[in-house]
Order: sequence, then C-alpha cells, then structure tokens
Amino acid sequence: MTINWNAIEDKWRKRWNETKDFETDPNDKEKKFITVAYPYPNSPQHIGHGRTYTLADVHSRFYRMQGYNVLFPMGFHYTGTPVLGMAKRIQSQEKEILDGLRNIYHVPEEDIKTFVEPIKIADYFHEEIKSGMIEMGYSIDWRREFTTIVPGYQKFIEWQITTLKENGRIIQGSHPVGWCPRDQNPVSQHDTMGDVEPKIDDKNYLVKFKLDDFIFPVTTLRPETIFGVTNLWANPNTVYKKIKADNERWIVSEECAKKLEFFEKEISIEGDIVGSELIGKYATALHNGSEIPVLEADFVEPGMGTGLVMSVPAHAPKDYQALMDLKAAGHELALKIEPIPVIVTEGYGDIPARDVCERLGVTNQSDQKLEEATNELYLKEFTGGKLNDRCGKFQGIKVEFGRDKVREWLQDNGHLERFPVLENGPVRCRCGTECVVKILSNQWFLNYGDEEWKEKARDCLDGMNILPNKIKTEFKDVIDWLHERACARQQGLGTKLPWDKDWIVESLSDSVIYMAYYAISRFVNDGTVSPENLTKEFFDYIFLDRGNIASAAQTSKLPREVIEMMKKEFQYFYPVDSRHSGRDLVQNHLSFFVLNHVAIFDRKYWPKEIVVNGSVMMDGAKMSKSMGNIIPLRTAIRDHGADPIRLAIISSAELLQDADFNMESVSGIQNKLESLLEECSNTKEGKIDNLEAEDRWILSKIQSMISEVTDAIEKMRLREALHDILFSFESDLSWYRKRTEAKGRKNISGILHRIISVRVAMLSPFAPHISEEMWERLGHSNQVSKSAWPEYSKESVDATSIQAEELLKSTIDDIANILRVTKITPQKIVIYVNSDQFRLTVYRKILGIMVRGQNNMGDVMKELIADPETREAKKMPDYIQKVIKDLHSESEVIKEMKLKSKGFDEKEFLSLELGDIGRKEFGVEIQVYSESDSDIYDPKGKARHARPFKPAILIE
RNA sequence: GCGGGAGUCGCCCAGCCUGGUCAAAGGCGUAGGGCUUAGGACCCUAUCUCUUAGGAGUUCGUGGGUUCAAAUCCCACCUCCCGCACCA
Repeated sequence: MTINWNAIEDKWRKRWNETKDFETDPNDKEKKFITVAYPYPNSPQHIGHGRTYTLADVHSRFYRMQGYNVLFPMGFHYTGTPVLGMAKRIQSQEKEILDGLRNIYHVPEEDIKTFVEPIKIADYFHEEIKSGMIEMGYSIDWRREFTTIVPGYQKFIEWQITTLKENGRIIQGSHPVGWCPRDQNPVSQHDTMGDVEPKIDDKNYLVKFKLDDFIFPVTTLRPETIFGVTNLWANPNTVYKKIKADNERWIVSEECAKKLEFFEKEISIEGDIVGSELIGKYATALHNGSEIPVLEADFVEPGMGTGLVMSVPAHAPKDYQALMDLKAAGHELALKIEPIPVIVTEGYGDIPARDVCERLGVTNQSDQKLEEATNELYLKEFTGGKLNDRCGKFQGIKVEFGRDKVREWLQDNGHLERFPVLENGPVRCRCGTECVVKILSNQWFLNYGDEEWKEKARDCLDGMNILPNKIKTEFKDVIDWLHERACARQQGLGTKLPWDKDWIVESLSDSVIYMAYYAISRFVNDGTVSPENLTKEFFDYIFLDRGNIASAAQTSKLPREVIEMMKKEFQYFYPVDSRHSGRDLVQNHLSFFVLNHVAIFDRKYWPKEIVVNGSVMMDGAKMSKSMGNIIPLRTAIRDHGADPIRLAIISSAELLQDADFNMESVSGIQNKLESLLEECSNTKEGKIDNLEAEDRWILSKIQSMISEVTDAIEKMRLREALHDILFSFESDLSWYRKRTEAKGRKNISGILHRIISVRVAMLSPFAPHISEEMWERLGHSNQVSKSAWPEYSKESVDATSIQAEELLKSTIDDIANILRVTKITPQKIVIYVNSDQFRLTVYRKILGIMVRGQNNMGDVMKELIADPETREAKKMPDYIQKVIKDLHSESEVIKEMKLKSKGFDEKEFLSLELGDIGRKEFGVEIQVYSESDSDIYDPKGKARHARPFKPAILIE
C-alpha cells in the first residue's frame, strides 16, 4: 500500500477549515498562548525554518487535546533592510541572486520582474511562506495575521517606543557604523559586495600630543602604555596635511583627514608638511608635559590611523626593534633613548619587548616575526600584566582593567578621542564605493546597560520556564553582557520614530512585545476598528490598565463596549505562555523580548516560558544557498508529505541539538506510518472481557507509556515522546503478540483497538493529518484532534502482572541464553521455582533494605542478622550475594512494586503460562516443579539453586 | 580575549541533570534467515572479547578523585565546534 499523502492532508485540512478549528476566542476554559518568532519574508521557508514552527504547532495541539483554549497566531516581519539590498541586486541583474530565485526557489519570471520593488519581494514570499505553513498543517488562527508595516501595527509600535521613552529606557548618543560615503547610508552585510559584514574595531584610540601650534595625534590600541612613551614615529616619505579640525589645528596623513570628516568633525585642509620636516622636532606629552622627540620609521603607514605613532619600546616589539635599528645606525638622538617599562608581567624581564624579540630572533624592523612577537606580548600583558609605579595613580592595577581607567582619564582631560576603524577593510558598498566608519551622533539607544533594568529582567527569568533548562544561564550571561543598543535606523522598511521622523524603529526593536498586538489585530482585520482609532490613550488603557475608559473612548472615537471587549481579549490571552524560537536568537531577540516586557508591562503579563531549538542540518552539512542543499519546505511537502516531514524534523534531534535532516529518515518514517495506518484499517473495536495475564500486563504498560509521553512533551522533549509512541512501545507489543499467538488467542482485537487508539491519539499532535485518517479507520466518529489526550490512570496499572510477566520474560531469556552458550538442541526443559519460605523471607527483607538505599553486602548482612527472624541468613552468604545482584539489575520502580505488592505463586503462574510460549520458542514441553514437590524430576540437583524470581533451569 | 557547547561500542546518535534498571536504546551499515520470479520494501536473528549452563573480562576523549557502586558527580588536561551586536 502506498499512501497518497497530499490527498489525505488535503482532506483533513478542509475539515479543520470548515469547522474553523483553530480560530480562538476567549471562553471559559483555561488558555494557552503559544507564539513563534514571525518569519522575515525574503526567501521561501526551507526545512530549517519549519522546525521552530513545527515544534510550536505540536505544543499547541498537545495543549488543545489537554483541554486548553489555545491561541497560536502568526505575523510577518517586513521591517528591515535585507529586501532593500535584494531589490538593488535584482535591479542590477546580478546573476547569483537571479539564479537562486529561478533555480532554487522557482519564482515565476513575471514575479521576479516586480522584485525591483522591495515590498513586492516581501509580499511574494509572505504568501509563499503562509501557504507552506498551511500545508504543514499548522494550527494557526489566521484571522490575526498582519505584517509589520500595516498602519495598525505601526500605531502599536509608535505606542511601544513612546512608552519606552517615557519610562526612561531610551537615550541618545553617538555610535560608529559602517558607512557608504556615496549613498550617505549605513551599510550592513546585505549592502556590501560579497555580503561581508563591516566589522568595526571600537577599541582603537587617538591620543593627542602637541607640536608647536599643532595637535600631533597618534593612534593606539593600548592607551595605558602612554606612560612608557619615549618618542614618536613619523614616516619621512609621507606628505602630511595640516588641517583644521573644528577649532584645533592638526597634523595627520591625508587618508586620516578623510576619515575624520565622518567623526562629527568640521575638517578643512590648510596645507602640506613633509614627514622629514617633522623628524627631530620635539612634541609635548599632554598628560605630563614631557618633551618627546619625533623620529623616523618606515613601518608607519599613512593609511593606518593618523599616520603617526607613539613609541613604547619597552612593550611594543616593533617600536623596540625600530629604536634598536636607529641605534645600530648610530643615530645620535636614538642613542640617548632607553625603553621605559610600565607593565610588569610574569615570565618577562624588565623590557618584555626585548625578551620577545631576542627569543624569536628578530633582526630588524621589517622582520616578519615582529607580527608574532606583537601578538604574543599584547595578549600576555593584557591578561597577565600589571601597571607599575611609573603609572601614577594607576599603579598596581591589572592591565585588563587599567586600560579602560587610563582611557577614561585621558578622555576626561581631552587628551584622547575614539578612533574606530574598519577591522576587515576594505569593504565595498554594492555601489562600488569603499566604506568608511562614521560616528553617528544623535543615535537613539535602548539603554540595556541599565543595572536596574537588568535586575528586573533577571527577576523575570527566574520566574520563567526555560526549555531546555540548561540555557537559562546563557540568558543570564546575555543580560549581563548587554549594553546600549541602537534602536533606530536611517533606512529600511518599518515605523518612523514618532519624535524624530528621520529615524525608523530598528527591526529587532519592533518585534519584542508584538504578541500583545495579536489580541487586537483581528479587530483591525475585520474592520471593527481602524488604525486611526488606535490612540495612545486607547493602548494605555488596554495594555497597561492606565488612564480610563472615558479618555480612551474619547480619543479613539470607539464605543466603550468595543474597547472593553478588546481589553478583555488582551487580558484573557496575555501573558505569553510559551515563546518558541531558534537558538541563534537567544543573544538578541529572546533577551530583548524579556527586557522589553519587563520595561513595559505589569508583572502579571511577563512571559511564562521560552522554548529554544537548534538549527537543521542537511545530510550533516549546514544548509546554505551556495551549497545548493536547501530544500524549500513546500517542495518537500509535495514530494514526501507534510506529516513525514514533521516527524523527520522532530525525531532527528533533541530540542537544542542541531537536527540532521536526511531523506532516509523521511522514508523510514513513511514506512512506519504506512504500516500503522494499515494496522488501523485492520483493527476493529471489540469486547474486552476475561483479561488474561498478558492483557493485564500490556494494559499496564500502555499506562506507563502515557505517563512517559505526557511528561516528555511537557518538557518539550518531543523526540523522546515520539520515539516512545512509535518505536519503544513496539517491543512490548511484539512480546504481547508472541504471547497471544503462542496461546492461539483470537479475542484480543478489543485490546489492540484500545492500545492503538491511545497511540494514534498521542501521535496526532505530531502527525495531525495521518492521525485523523487512522482515527477514522479505527472507527471513531469524532476527530482525533478534538479527542481528549489519554490520561494516565494509576488504577489500571497491575503491579503483580508486571512482575509476573517480567519473570516469564527473564525465564525465557535465561533458557535462550543457555541454549546459545551450550549450543544443544533441547529435548526437555525443566523449571524449578523456589518454595523455601525462609529464603523468600530473606529475599523480601533484602528487598526492603535495598529500596531504602542500602546496597552493600556487609550492611545488608548486618541488618539481616540483627533481625531474629532472618538471623540464620548468615549461613548462606552465597545466596545473599546473588540476591543482591539479582535486585541490582532491576529498576527502582520494579523493586518498589515488588515490595508493595504481595508475592504471587510463581509455580502456578509459570505452569499456566510457560507451556505455550515455550512450545512456540523452543519447540519442546516445559515442566515446572516447585523445589519441594515430592514427585520432582531433578537428576542433576538443580532445584536447590532456585531463588525467588530466578527459577533454576534444567535442559536436556 | 569574553561567553557557550561537544567528545559514547564501524558510522550517526540516546543515556549524564536525578550514580545502581548500562556491554549501554534507536537508526545506518554488515552477516545469516524468512517473504519474493527477481529487486525493493517488510519481518526475524546476530553484530566489544572470551565462554558447552543462564557466566566472566575490558569499554563511554585522557589522567586523577569521591563512593559499596561512575558513561553519569568533582578536579586537571587534550581536542573540536559556535556567538561576540546595532544585523534578520
């Protein structure tokens, strides 16, 4: 039988649709609000995207069956810049992107033509992604759908950002960004040739010296070494510029002068000065007024920093070597200069730079080994060095901390400025222009560095359920590490800052509390309210319970009952019960989600849970367009069916692990589901009466499966749950079949029907379509998605039958074991069960001792001897030891069960049950004796080895 | 540098939080058998070593430690992977 997956899926999706199953309004039931980070529509979703949504859908469906009123909504995140870059690339007919659209995503040519407009791209993929979500069977309430650039949402974002500002969460400051001088715009990865992210090194500084009437600025990464400066370096072959920078006159390289224009400075060029003219002059160090000579050095590059460098020969190998070279050449001034050590580091002598250079055998200032020497020393001194007594009030401070202190001190005195540089330059904009670093003044920041805010976020996290639990610490670390974060951009789609219309609310900042908007989006969508109704007073009243209904009604021009209805809707669904997202968003979105909630909402609306999942690999490799191993989700659904894809995604890895998706697992799952479906067709409901031992056992087993699966899903260990339903239980079932077949029973269809119904019900959140089909074939009249989640019932667990069945299994195993080792063909098998009352008493006593946690031989023996009833046990240490060993190899659950329940008659049970199964397995009769039977057949004296739950065996 | 994670029986991977049910699940591969005209699919059996009585030995990156008992807890080390921002 081959299943037409798509036909079955269609059929059931239509049914769900007809009854509007997933449209959720407030009611009397308890609610669950499940959300997923909405997609950014610049490409169709592939299997990797499907993971997060599938997990959330399983979660939603599980809660629905448990009787909750579950809201699972979806939106689309249009905010941001990537589609802008895409549109530009398409306009310029870039082959790579066009090929991708045509060959991997199969976008129709007439649609590609429209893609020169960014919104058209988003619109196209929005529909594409949505169709995929529907085809995957996600139980989404589509009435609440929105994009982040519709007017209603923009009103909401304006309210959000205004509220944050009013709450003092937004500050203004300056910030360096990668910048295209021609486009007059910041550049991100999507705007550059080759898609490189411009990396900015913001730890680079400019320190001012004075030379005559001019400022002589040098750049450095190590401001703390200012105390060890012996001289300055200039390149004699470079033509420097005399410039006016704001109100000061500076000497810098031409390249530097250009960079400075982007650092909020008024720059004008006044004239040239050749490097050689600077050589030999004396400059003044501003921090202590000392006079310092300018010397020549070839290694000074005009393109690096200001084109001028300060020399710290004690700690900078390059400076040291350049000085040595001059001395060797007999340079008069240089001969007078000695390195000034300012940092003490274990493992290095007085002049660390000399140590390193000598050890590595550096010969001159153009030696390649200087790079290595520099790296080593910088790192070692930073992590292990301490400032010495030449550093004034900074003496004794570790370099690690001292650097920032010295920097602040110099900065406060106006001797130092930041000089951010492009770390991975040159980076080119798509327009071909080389990018620069620009310091944006008047940038708006969310003040995530605020300690009070952080504390509140930690408080929220403490009360939250984070799945898997182990990444809770990661969240805390992120909170600790966060600082001011720009929340506005100058380009891209989105919402304008209400108070500064030059800026657009940055895309990660407009997606942090939007889940609240789902509560009202459906009223906007159905026309109950329009965007202009959504005033600040309206939002304040609904979300914050601030202000009053009168002003909300007056400003929004909405009837009071409409406002109250929407407020109720929000209060019913909020807070978010579970937020699903990928692991990569822990550092930003998910943390901001927490921070913004605590900054805006009352404690009772703080989120309850975050579920984080890993990414999806394709046949062990990371999915990427360039590798061509991306499978669009809709293609996969069409080829393999939605349910097999869902299960393959879930079963390939536990929550946080990266899932490896491969086609073998999909077909394995298809086969499994096919055989399950066939089983459903063949299993009819039947009467259940006269339970036999194995019936009681399998019915008990299904109870433990219910409990395990439920428990696993609650912790979102879906792989484990699915595995239990689909595979683990199979081994119990096959034992059951073996037993019933051996007995030749025909009356088990009722029991099988009950068991498979439970399995299908539990499977349905995972594979919703095929489960409906199975459920129907099983003869149920309702839909499985509307049936109740199977509930664990303790009363259905029959402890004695579990023990008895375990005994039977282990006896069969033992016989098989003996046969394997001895390789004999059995003619006759004889079983001897223990009947010695004293041994049984001792056994139960030991069991009791072990359940309490006492496990070693000595302690057990002591306890036995202490009890008059079991004192004689000391004569049988061998027996005691074996019993302890037997019990060790049993689970705690079974041990406790054994202890609690009364014993049962082993002989009676085995005589009754062993015959059939023995004939089937070994083809011979099995006789069962009790050790004390008078008619016992025991030619080899095996019977005395029998122990409780461990009969002795004779095979001839 | 800062922070996070991983190393398991041919391969992939579960178990570790909560120590004993662990020679360690599942999948793949391999070998044998069944079914089949054949192939595929499916089902059964085996798959660290030794073993003619249900047993023993050596294993979970390396080396120590705690414990009656360690894949699991603690310490040190080795190796590998990921993130470090204004970008979705």
